[in-house]
Amino acid sequence: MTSAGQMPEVFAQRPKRADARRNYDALVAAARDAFAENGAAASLEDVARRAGVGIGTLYRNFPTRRHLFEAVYVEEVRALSSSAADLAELPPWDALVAWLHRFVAYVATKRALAEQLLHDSEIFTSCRTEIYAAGEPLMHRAQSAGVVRDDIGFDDVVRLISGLTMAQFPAPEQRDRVLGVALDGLRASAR
Amino acid sequence: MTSAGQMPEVFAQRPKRADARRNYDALVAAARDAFAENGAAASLEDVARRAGVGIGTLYRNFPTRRHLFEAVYVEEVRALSSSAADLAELPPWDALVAWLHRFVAYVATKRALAEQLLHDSEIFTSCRTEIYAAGEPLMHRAQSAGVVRDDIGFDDVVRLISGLTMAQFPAPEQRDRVLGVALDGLRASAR
DNA sequence: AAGCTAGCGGAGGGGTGCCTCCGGATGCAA
DNA sequence: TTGCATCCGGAGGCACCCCTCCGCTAGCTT
Repeated sequence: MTSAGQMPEVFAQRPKRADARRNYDALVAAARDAFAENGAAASLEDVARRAGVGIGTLYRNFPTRRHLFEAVYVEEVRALSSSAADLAELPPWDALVAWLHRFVAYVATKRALAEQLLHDSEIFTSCRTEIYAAGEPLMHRAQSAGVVRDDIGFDDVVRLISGLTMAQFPAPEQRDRVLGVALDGLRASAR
Repeated sequence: MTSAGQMPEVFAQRPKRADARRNYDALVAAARDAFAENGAAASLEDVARRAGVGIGTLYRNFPTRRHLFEAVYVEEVRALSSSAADLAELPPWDALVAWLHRFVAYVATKRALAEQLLHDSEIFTSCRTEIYAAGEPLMHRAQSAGVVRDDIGFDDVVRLISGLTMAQFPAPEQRDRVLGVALDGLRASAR
């Protein structure tokens, strides 16, 4: 749903003047890095510094730390959900697995972010909707094809898989192996 | 292994005078609560306040925030690992499952804590050893009995399961259902 | 080209938490 | 009971971060 259209207008809008837009984008990018590096408590002054922008500019665009969170988060979600489109022609099981792999890669960096938004955020809710809209059809297709057990919902899958991303894996191969075990649990043939 | 013996002496030792020991224990308890409530960034002054103790006392016992982390963490680990003993007479699969359930309950509260200790901590390493010593035999027993697939290690299981605990579950039943799916992935019958 | 206005930067006041330091209190041994 | 070594508490200096405010800069329009 909603290709690249509009998100709910709850959060800061991208400004119109060229320089302002440049700064806005630089801030979001800097914030993404800073949060990934130092967690959600990263200093906003540091974010402004990374973006090569005055602290005042940061606060004009994002009056609140949360506004920044949301801007970063929304951008990530959009990238993920729009990536479900090009999986349509794969076989059901493979499509689901491929998307879940992307999902894992996506959530891995967003730990701290999600933690902050979990509570009482409209943005978070609507992003979850967007992700579900992208992934749930893949899951249902796989269930209809009889390759995924149907005593569970997409919600269960999201939690099972997203948990994986929280753990720190020393080597990506191990992450994939563990993901494989989890996926075996999903298969209709299991049990 | 090691009933209630000694941990490596890396961290603060319990003091000897009666009042001092009282304060030490109050501080660890207060820290556990504060960290659970406000995350790992909880104010140390707040911890001291909860413990009914001066800030100076806190710093005398735990020169560093990390020392406090470790003290809390070690206590939790010890409780978990010693709980593996009374599962010995259950059938292999049931014993493993039961212990993993405890494991989930245990890690659930320790998110923020573990995050801090993940990097370069000797304590963390030795705690991991202790947990493995408790859980790995259960796993091997189940593998020998042919009820758990043997193309994976205990390490994989820990990560699969501990990931689950990071996600926030609205209802405990869902957590159990998802845990069930993960466990199905472990079964030798799967695939 | 010129003017208007959106946008910029960063100084600075306020607040909070970290940690040290030392005079006073108190458990414990004799 | 007495004396001393241990331990206590919290004031205070320091560092860092938050956020506002306003004089200046520079896009955009005509």
